Parts: sequence; structure tokens; C-alpha cells
Amino acid sequence: MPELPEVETVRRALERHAAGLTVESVRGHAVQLRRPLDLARLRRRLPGRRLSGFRRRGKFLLADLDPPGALLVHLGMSGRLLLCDPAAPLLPHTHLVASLGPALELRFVDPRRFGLVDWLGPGAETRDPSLSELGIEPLDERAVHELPPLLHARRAPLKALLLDQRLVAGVGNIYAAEALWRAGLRPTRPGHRTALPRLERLVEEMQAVLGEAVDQGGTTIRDFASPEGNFGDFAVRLQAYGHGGEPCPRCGEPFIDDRLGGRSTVWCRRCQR
DNA sequence: CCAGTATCCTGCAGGC
DNA sequence: TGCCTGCAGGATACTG
Repeated sequence: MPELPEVETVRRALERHAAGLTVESVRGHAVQLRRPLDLARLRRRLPGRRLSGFRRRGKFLLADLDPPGALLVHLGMSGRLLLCDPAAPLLPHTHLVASLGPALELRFVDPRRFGLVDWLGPGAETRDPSLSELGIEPLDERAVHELPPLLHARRAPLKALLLDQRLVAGVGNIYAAEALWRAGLRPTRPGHRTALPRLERLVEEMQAVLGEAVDQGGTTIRDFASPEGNFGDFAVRLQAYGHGGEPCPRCGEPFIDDRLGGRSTVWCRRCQR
């Protein structure tokens, strides 16, 4: 479900409503997520710690705690973090609930269980395999200079490269499709067969579409919502993703909807080359 | 090392 | 109506 703009939307909501609060208690079930949810450890570590701030790295969310430590969260395909009144009914597949005082709970809900919630002790962040292998932050200035040559050095299709979190961390299936359409590049085009100026354009378009989506609070396709329950407003601005078979807004040619690397891939045969 | 595929899991839409 | 199949915004363990 969530790519960089959706995770950033979640981060900002938590910063607004949960920063400064202290975790009083934790409950849930030790289910198998992408990593096993170690409820016993979370119950040992979290209570009494204050949420000092929230950071994002790629599609990962980091809740900084004081005394030091951090909670690592990934939303996978269907994960949600919700800020709720404690009296509100639990949604199905609520795996973890942290009480933040008498009037507020932070809940992690994830039907498909591709997400994760994990404790990171002081210093564990640099050693965590998921975090340490992440590539460039796509909205960072560095991406403009460093990403084009990295893409140019690889033979894989551009779309697969944009989705590779070790190269650039935060782009998923929606925004990869949008960036490639905006840049006029075929998703199947091999990186090393793409001229550097075109790769620079791709990075610019990637930054533009991610930035606009962040400004709109992300994209809600089926069920994304911020922790306050707001839906993202960017879906109406998607011009390629989800528009297979419809005419390309730029040239009128019907969009192709095929599969690349097991993911649905919408693109325009006429203006993406 | 690199590229491509299979796999984890539930919910839902569409075809019959 | 009900059953079946395939697909969904992701990451990663495999294979060759």
C-alpha cells in the first residue's frame, strides 16, 4: 500500500499528535509479520519511554524514544498506524496497541502481515539489515547527482531499478509508473541503454511526483488513511497508474497494462520510449 | 554480483 | 447465490 508519500503523511501526523507522549502500556498478539512481532520484548521496552520524534527512511518509519531506543515500523502492503480513542472498536487484524495516556492509543493494523514492528536498541539502527542496505533518499539533493549514473550502470529494466530499495529508497509501483510516464521512458528500457540526460530527467520527474503526492497527503487507492483517518488526495492526479486501457493524456494512445517483474505496469507505447 | 521468479498473507472483484 | 481464480500500493530468499 504505502510508498514514500504515504509513509511521510503518516510520519507528519504522528509528529503532530503523538510526539512528546509517553507509552504507558502495550498489548497485542505475537503474530508472524515480515519479522515475528516480539510482543514480550515490546512490552518490556516501550512502557515508560517517551516518543521524542518520528523519522522516515525510505518506506520505513522510525519512532525515536527517550530513554534512547527506537521503534521500527514498515507498513508493507496493507499496514496502517492509527491514532484512536481507546473506546473505539478494534479493527480486525489489529496486532499491536500502545496506550499513550487515558485518551489516546496508537494501533498497528495489518491484514496481509507484510509489515513489521520491531524494537531497535541504541545503536541497532546502523546494524539493522533492512535499514543499512537502503539506497539514496529520493527527495534528497544527492539523488539528482548520484542516481543517474547508478541507473546507467545496470542492465535491468528502469522500472525494476526504481523499485529496488537498495538503489533508491521509497519508490513503489504507483510512483515508478508515474515517473516513467512523465519522463517519457519505457518501463522495460534497460538502464545502461538509456542516455544520462534522460536518466536525469527521470530523477527530476520522480522527485516532482513524489513531492506533489506528499503535498496532497499521499494516494488512497483502496484503504490508505493517515493516523487521523484522512484519505490521501493524490489519486485523482495519477495519470498512468490505474489507467490501463484508457487514452494517454499526452498523446491519446490507449495505455498498455502488462506485467513486469510480477507487478502490473501501465505505460504508453507511443510516448514512452 | 546481477537479473528474474517464487513466496509470504488476507480481502476483494470478476467470471462462471 | 457460491465457488474459484487472480490480483493488490512490498521485501526478500531463492535460482540460474
